[in-house]
Amino acid sequence: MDVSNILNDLNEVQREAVSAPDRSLLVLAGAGSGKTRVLVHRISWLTTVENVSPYSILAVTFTNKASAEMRQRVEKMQSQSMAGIWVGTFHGLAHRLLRSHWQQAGLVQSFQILDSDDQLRLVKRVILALELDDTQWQPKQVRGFINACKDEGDRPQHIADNGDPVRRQLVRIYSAYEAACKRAGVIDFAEMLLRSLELLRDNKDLLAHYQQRFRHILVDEFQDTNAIQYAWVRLLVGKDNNIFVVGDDDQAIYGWRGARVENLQKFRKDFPQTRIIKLEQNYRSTATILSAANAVIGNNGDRLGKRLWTAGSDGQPITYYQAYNEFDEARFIIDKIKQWVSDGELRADVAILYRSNAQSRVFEQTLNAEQIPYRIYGGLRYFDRAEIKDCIAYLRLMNNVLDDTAFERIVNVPARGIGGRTLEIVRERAKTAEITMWQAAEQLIKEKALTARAANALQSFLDLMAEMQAACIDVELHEKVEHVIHQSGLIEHHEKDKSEKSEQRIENMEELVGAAKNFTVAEDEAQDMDKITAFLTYAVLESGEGQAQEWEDCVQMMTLHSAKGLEFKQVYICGVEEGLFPHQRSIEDASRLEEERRLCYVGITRAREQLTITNAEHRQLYGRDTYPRASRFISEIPAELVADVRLRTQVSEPQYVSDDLCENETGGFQIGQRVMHPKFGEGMVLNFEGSGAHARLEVNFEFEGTKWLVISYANLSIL
DNA sequence: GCGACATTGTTTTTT
DNA sequence: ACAATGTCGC
Repeated sequence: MDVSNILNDLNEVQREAVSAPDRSLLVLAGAGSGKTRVLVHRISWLTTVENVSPYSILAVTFTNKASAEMRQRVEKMQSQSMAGIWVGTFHGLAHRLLRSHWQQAGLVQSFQILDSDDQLRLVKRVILALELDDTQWQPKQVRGFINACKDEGDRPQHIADNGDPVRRQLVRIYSAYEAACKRAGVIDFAEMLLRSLELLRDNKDLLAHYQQRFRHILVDEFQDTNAIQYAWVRLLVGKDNNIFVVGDDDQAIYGWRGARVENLQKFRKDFPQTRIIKLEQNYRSTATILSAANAVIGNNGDRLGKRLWTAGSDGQPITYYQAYNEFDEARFIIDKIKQWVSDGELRADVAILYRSNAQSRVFEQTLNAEQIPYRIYGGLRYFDRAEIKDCIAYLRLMNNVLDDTAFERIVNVPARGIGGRTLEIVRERAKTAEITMWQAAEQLIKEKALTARAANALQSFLDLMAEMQAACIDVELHEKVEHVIHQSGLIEHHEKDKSEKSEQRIENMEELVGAAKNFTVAEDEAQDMDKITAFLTYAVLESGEGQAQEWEDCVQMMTLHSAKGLEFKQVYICGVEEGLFPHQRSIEDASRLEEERRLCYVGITRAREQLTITNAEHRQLYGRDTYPRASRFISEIPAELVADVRLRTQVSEPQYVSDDLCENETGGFQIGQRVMHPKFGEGMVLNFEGSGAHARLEVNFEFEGTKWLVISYANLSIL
């Protein structure tokens, strides 16, 4: 057996991980330490050296992108066929189990998946159907509650309200939502995971079957697993199987959506014989960048403990620039990028990272003005576009007329005279008779319980759906789509309004025909689904790339979160200010603050050659002026690693600063100055008004917001 | 049923 | 500030 190509290009520690005989292995893989490589080589090792059949391997990731990459790299490395191996996302795999065993899972065969937008609409309808006020019971919050329950594995009947009326009501809505999902034959994302966990847990024979099959389970990004995903893995591993998990507690940045870093610790406890291997050698960044990353993350407590190192050189110091405001910040960064490009480097090697999406605007404007091509990650994805979702809703309703979410979405799109009043009556009937909208519509028409006009409009909609169903029997998938976009009137609907947007929308819809034409069902899934179901699932589960523009050498812009897993020669982290990064909403809470710090660590470790950090002294946020302080993260980077660039570019701070006025009339207070108030604490002078005894100052206090104070009364001291 | 105004929220994102 | 909803009047 030629083992050399599996172990050759690995370092000592990686080799140890790849070839470990242990049943339970935890690989703590620091940023840029070759974690995917270890996973891929491990799979190769299992199949070629240990003669494990690919059929008994299960490899789980979080994103479709990661699983596609893993599959690709495994196949590339492998001489033998990898047929039979399960590589996929938690949701993808859970979905597969549910399709195969829909009956045991208590589902209908044609069940469909609600994305979070569909889910929100449904939650809202349920709230209204219970005759609750949707301003008091905000759909988004209720959805959050439901998802949080499901992420913890709690069904409505399990939740104790402890006499709390709010909680009781929430559980009631949760319960009604579940009933609505059941009637419509749909499940949401969290339900997929929970339902598949329950499926395995409650069907011993099924569990035994899969436990026997998946002798080797590998999990990527383990720090991102939630309670259900952890339980799912644990259940499948059982007593006898082999488990290999890779994760990095320092890169756990998704706590806010249910991920539990503690699962790494829990794993150690639940599998006491676990061997822990730390990958600490970094192949990505310069020593300077790694020192900064280590220093910053060192401020977090409760780490499993890792220290990145490199055999490479120090490289350039970290650049730090404190800008006057966000425009100056953008100007500075873009000047540097221009320099970089004129040195013959690629724009695609440059990334601008920010904490929140709103920050991209100034950069976009400046880049546009400079005619520098850029690409923003994380925009609206193809299958998330409204016009595409409309088409999909038609397809879904044709597939299953009971699908209320689909029904509600398109019953009057394009407008066909079915107004709010009519729908209200239909909803009312659906609610009281505990049936779906479709069934309610049929009943009401039959009973002549509607005005002639409403009944006609509704009937013609039902007829239209029936016609479309008839036209689509035994027809290729792409022809179905073709039928839908034309027969439904969606194309005409958009043709009527002659804006550029609607042209784009029509193009998008026509693209859907192409997407359907190219769509193929994976071999091993074909037995569980017909093609249309597979396509509809694909549309929800893999909604495509955001902003997939034609490839060009572009500057990359994205949030720090979406930068995870990527790397760039040149990285700019901007807006590194208290209140923005760390975000205001995370500042108060120690554990959320630590998550922000990990996010900072993630950002720093994206850089291969050079890292630049900027902040602004003045920034407009939500239409208000703010004067944030530099982020604590900046001071956590050792000063000797940083070159502080204080040369300002031309933009100067607002014209209203006329120094002489400030000096003379404000008793020594200057705009921009930090002051201390005995009651309100620290703040910054924003503005002034009047003179003498009546002179007033506007001060932005850290915790109290902006206030106008009369100087002669307010006991302000200059800091 | 559609267009004009008001109201509202505004971290991060995948599935 | 601003975009994205929701409400109201025709």
